[in-house]
Amino acid sequence: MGRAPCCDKANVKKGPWSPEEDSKLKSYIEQNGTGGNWIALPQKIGLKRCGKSCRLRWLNYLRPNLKHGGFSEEEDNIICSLYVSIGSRWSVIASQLPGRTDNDIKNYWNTRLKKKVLGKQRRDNNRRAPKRLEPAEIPVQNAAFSVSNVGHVVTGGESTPIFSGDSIPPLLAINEVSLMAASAQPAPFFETQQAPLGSFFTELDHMFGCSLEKVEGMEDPFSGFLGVPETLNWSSALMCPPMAPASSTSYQGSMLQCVYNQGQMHFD
DNA sequence: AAATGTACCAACCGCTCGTGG
DNA sequence: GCCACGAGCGGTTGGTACATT
Repeated sequence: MGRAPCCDKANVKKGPWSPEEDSKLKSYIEQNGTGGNWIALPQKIGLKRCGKSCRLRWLNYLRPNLKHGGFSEEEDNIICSLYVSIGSRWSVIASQLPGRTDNDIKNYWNTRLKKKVLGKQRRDNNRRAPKRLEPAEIPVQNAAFSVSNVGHVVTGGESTPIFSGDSIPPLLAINEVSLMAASAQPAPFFETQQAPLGSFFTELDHMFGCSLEKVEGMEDPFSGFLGVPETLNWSSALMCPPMAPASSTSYQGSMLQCVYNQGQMHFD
């Protein structure tokens, strides 16, 4: 059976929009609004387009106050900061950047920022990080803290809010998380894959083959990275060892060397 | 100058979520 | 509570421009 298509695919035009189509759509919406029904809109104005396509065209190209052109350094920083804390929630990120669309940001991230951020990893393929373990494989007894429900970091039994979905600060959670002192409290970290910080740790997983937390007062290995202010201090504590080395093993990440030694991960 | 590779971006696809009947 | 439908979202694709060999 499957899902019913949103429009008659055989009778709708695909591909690039012509100036005439743009003009029809723009003038209609400017005068009448969408009427809350994109699906019916193309027929109303005599366009042989899928309603979804009309919506996308309007949101990403025709609506007023859109920015076109390159991203500023400030925008880079905001995107990177939000990405590491909330992941690929492009619509949320777009809401923090007036004039930019989720599609803009997604494209920009996929084609430029991701490489900028992860590119250094490629320089050192000789000493790749160990394979990332599936949650079920990861021994949790050494976990130092857990990220529990959305918007909170739990350290030892205390829950500290990072942010809620509708009040995301522009440069955010990284600072907050740094305040979360390591706790010796065992915690099942990977219960928390859906937490806002999940993709941040996922990125780190890919880079280092381990998960990290920050502790104040230590040298900042991420200085200048991701637009993180240089005053931030990151560290090293091990969350979930990617494997269980007998005594000491070193991992080469994209920007720094990690040394695992007797249950603790340290950066050189 | 031609061939090939890379970067960029518009648009599409299919899924999930919210809402109204 | 269930179902159908539209809106919204994130992932992916394909075309084009530009860079490199």
